[in-house]
Amino acid sequence: MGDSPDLLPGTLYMMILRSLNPGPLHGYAIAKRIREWSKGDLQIEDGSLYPALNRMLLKGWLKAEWGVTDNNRRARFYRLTAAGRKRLEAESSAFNKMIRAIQLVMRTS
Amino acid sequence: MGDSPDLLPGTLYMMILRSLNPGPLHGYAIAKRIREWSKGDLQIEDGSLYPALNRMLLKGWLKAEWGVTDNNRRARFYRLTAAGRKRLEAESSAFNKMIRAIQLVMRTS
DNA sequence: GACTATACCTAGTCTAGAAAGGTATTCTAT
DNA sequence: ATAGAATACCTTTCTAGACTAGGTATAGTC
Repeated sequence: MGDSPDLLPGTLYMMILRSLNPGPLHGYAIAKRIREWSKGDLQIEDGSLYPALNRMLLKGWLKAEWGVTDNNRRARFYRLTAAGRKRLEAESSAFNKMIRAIQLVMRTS
Repeated sequence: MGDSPDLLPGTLYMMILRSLNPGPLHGYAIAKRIREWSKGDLQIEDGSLYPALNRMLLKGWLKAEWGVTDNNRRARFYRLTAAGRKRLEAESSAFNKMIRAIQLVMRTS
């Protein structure tokens, strides 16, 4: 606790966008999906998630509407806008490029 | 400019530690080495570098001493401490693990 | 009726990267 | 000689964003 964060800062938007690519989800389900896809290695704190979702709404990457889950619970469903889909492409390619550059640094003798 | 940062936040310490692994360097040379190793893709701003170096000194990962470069210039040379070397190991393995988890998320259908 | 899991939210803290300013020196080219 | 580029360092201020720690509410189960 206190040393390294759970997440690599700057990758949360990208993963949220990715998780919504197949279709709308509510917030709680986004965190769950990312946790599952990462086999439990990535745990999104909800104190990180909801503020991030709100920033993403403001940026126009997502739209939200209230609805009801399979479990008959009230929940807010988020879906990608066209801008969000575009952003996902941009973020993932920038991320891949960045990772390759970092790995060059880390592996160069 | 505004949109994506030059660096993936949280990776600067790791790359500085890595750049010092072969032996001591001064600050300016650290930035240059990282830029070269990444083939120009990673540019460390000196407004990021020097504060980071000072934080790393406080954490005990580095020691510094003033000296003179090949060019006959006064410069501050940094070298890894034992704690710094240990930290480099820890950061890189955590980073690799994190990247693998993120890639799982980004590639899962 | 208690408990767990689900579902949402906010206020406050902290880290660290970036922008924008600054100083000084060495060497080269005109 | 002097102008400029490259080298080398530094600090202050801003900002984004992730985390902590609190909170509310409901559905279903034991």
